[in-house]
Amino acid sequence: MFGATLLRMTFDPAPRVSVSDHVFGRLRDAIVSGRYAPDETLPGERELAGAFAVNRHAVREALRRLQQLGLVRVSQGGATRVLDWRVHAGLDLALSLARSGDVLPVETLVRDMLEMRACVGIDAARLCAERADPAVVAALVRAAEEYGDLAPDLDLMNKANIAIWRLVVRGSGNTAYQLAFNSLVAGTFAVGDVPPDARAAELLDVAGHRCLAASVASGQGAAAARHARELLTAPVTTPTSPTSGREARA
Amino acid sequence: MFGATLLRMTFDPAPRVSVSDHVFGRLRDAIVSGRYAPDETLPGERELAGAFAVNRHAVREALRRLQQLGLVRVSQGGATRVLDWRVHAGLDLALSLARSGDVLPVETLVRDMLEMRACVGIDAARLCAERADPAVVAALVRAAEEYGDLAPDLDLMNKANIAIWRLVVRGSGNTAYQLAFNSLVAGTFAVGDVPPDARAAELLDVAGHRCLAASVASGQGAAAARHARELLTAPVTTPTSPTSGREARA
DNA sequence: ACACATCAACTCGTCAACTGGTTGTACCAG
DNA sequence: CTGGTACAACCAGTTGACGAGTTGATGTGT
Repeated sequence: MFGATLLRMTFDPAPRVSVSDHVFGRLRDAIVSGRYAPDETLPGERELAGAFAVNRHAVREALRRLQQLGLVRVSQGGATRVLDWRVHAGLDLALSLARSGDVLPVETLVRDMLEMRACVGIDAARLCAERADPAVVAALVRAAEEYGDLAPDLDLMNKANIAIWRLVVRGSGNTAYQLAFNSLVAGTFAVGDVPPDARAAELLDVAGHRCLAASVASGQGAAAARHARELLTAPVTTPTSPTSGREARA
Repeated sequence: MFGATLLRMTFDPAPRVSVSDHVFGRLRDAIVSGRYAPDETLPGERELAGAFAVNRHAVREALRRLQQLGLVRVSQGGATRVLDWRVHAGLDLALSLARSGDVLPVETLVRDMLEMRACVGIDAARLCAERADPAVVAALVRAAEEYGDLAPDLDLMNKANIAIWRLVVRGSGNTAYQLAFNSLVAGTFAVGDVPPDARAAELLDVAGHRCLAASVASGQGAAAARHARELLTAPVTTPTSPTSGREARA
């Protein structure tokens, strides 16, 4: 353990970013930050390659990724146009945004992702309780029971918490929820440590997770949704302004 | 209208798929369908290039996109390993899945996306009503008023409907909701026409959309959420099997 | 003066062959 | 069994070239 701490504190994991990753990140930030307005034409591949001092193929790989992300639209013969990411980009952009922030206020992004986590988690808990797969439910109950054993270590609890919610989302049988959950988890991981205090309160609520699992196991969707709401809305309502309604808990 | 129908029925939208797109789609389907199990090693780039009879760069571009989608993890020197897309893939995969279905039951995927649309839309309506930007609210009210003018044409109404909800999501001020909404819209568009009847009932409910806009304009989050729920939950509860619990509505 | 076909100069799309850095494995001396 | 080396396989990146498509200007006929 001493060695691990020493290593983690002393040495970086090596800044090994590939060339195309570099180009991709720069262009993404430039587009999202608005330095390239929507409908504007990006420089040609050769020009970009010259500007970044890299090969054209590296630029092409970066452009392909930007295209898949919904940030640009390349067309053979024509110029590559910048798209409005607020309209064409998918949820995966959030991860990419969080990973190298600065371009968007990180606090707001984290709040948004926590809000979405609550929204999806609550409904997933309800669905999981209703159309439950026995195996998943059993795994969920077991995970919830073993959850308290990690009591003091917030890092471990966070991992276990993600595992629990992953089971819930899987149990919901909704692929879209599952994929969105992955995006959110990756995003919050990329952004580093989110609001520590509020999340800590949520993570340490071992009883709440047990109640959630029990509700799911007994097939009571409404109760599962209620418990999920109590767990998930705390981090989003506590640190932010008191605008969001507290009516649901009354 | 005759010409449009003729064109749509007669000619394909041009099978202009680039080589890298082809490789990408094939590999994606192979991975998602399970022909490549998680943790399995994909063939090398040269081997794949040989198998597809294309250049290695085309394979590289495809692999880059797969990596960004969270389907594989390539590492220099080592082999490219297949990841479990249920764990590592983001919501954008849903679009990619819907675009070339067959690999996953389309009905289920559509149901899932409609469910998620309802879940996100309801909360977005609530947030939009609470933290409203006057300009967006004004645009929303205007859009809702002009919505009924397109009464008979379901295609136009669908477009206008998307515009309305886009305003709602934008008004919510939640970037994650916005991005997820984009993913869902693109996915439902890609899958072609989703359950026509249920969606038609929703689309033709002009009064419901006006009520939603009015609730948002008056800043009543709960009412906006209720109207959004009435609009969005109809398509998901009506056409599916009666397995989903009806307790919540009782 | 206007409409239209033609063409040249871009752009992206694809390909071939090459060099270099990284990983994993097999092998061998101690 | 340990530690080091040698080698093969792989990914990463580069160079150079050609084909395919788009765009805008040019020239021509009406």
